[in-house]
Amino acid sequence: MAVQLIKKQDLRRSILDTSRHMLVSEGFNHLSMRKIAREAGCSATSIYLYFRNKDALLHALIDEGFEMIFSLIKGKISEDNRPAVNLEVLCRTFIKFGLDNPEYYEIMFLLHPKNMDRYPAENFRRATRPVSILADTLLQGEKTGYFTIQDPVVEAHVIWSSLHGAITAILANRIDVRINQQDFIDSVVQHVIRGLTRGREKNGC
Amino acid sequence: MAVQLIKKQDLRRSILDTSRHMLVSEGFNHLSMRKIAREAGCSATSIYLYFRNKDALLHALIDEGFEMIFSLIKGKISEDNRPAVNLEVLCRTFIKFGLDNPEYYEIMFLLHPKNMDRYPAENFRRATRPVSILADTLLQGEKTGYFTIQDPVVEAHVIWSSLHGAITAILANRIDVRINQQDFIDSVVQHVIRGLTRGREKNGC
DNA sequence: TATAGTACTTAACAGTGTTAAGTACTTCGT
DNA sequence: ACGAAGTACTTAACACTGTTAAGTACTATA
Repeated sequence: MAVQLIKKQDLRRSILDTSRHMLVSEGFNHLSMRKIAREAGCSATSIYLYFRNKDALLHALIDEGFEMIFSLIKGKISEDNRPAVNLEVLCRTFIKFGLDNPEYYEIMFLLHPKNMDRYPAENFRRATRPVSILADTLLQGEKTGYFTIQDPVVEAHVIWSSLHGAITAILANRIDVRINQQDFIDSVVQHVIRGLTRGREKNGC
Repeated sequence: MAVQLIKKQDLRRSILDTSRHMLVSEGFNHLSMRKIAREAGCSATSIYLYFRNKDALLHALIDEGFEMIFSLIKGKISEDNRPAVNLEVLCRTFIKFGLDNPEYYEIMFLLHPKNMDRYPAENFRRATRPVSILADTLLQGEKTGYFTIQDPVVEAHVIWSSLHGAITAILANRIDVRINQQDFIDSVVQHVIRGLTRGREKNGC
């Protein structure tokens, strides 16, 4: 009985591992239940024993992605840093995550939610942790006088969406070929920071 | 013969009209060749007489979208306006277009190009006109001393991608429910403009 | 009137997600 | 020890998808 349960979870894990591997190596739109099954060594319908449907399997992968980005961020920001430093680290970490993990980024942020099952509420809360950390950072910067902010939550979403736009533009190859990618990224980050520190940097006043 | 040619183009137009209508009313991912054919009154394979494949048909619709947004922009900006006015108009027009035409926006900016046939070079040039106009506006603002810009082309892409991020965030319902949509949009636009006018507005210097 | 070309259709292929039904096998209660 | 129940899986099937090959009327031309 105990052995059975372990074996059961073995197939589940195998399906998840295969899916993750295939997602990264072949891309989201080559991810099919039958292909996963073939690779995982079971029939396509067996997947449904462990995941309600394809979306549920995808949600599990999306979860992994959010766990990745959360631990990346957590490992890089620090209460000891000045808010402006944490802000820049947040921006660059997010961008780097997107560019390093385009397939994860796609399922996490590019899949049209309208076409998918609703992302479970509990997972959703986890998914929004990074933007909460960003809002906290902004609030702290505002309190300590580094930033000029009206509403940290709104501002955090503005910044987050701006970074998202930059990442997708790069991933989709929509940046003019004349533009150096690093220059573009630096410009985006600079733009974000400028928007918060207006009139606060040394300008001879 | 002349009559035939007209009739021929009639079916092509009917397919295109049906596709556009179905795209807007049912969404991109409910757009199938068989459904279009059924609605247009022909067989699915007849579509292939006028469009190389589904992507080519989609490209035609995407083209329409870029024509729409281009004429929207052209109708709203003016050489007589101050660059800052044109900039804000550009931003708000683009955002409004995205929110008013989510299905067009999806096929124009959200479809992963990797999964599609290459967008024809000539069309691509037309598609990039809005961002060129934006770059021109920035350059003009820089020349006349309104903006502080390093590279107008880079800056235009930064702004464009930032707006894109904002639009997709709204369309994908990724904006926190506590945030008022108009507040968010205003914040985004303000953020864009701030990034260009740093140290130039009246600040008591 | 036969030929060539136009404008279309039907049938089929290979793939998709998903469900219903069936099959071994294992464990449990009597 | 034996039938019942439950587990872990599979096969077959449905209703779709984009796309191609082959076939069918019809029409204009030589």
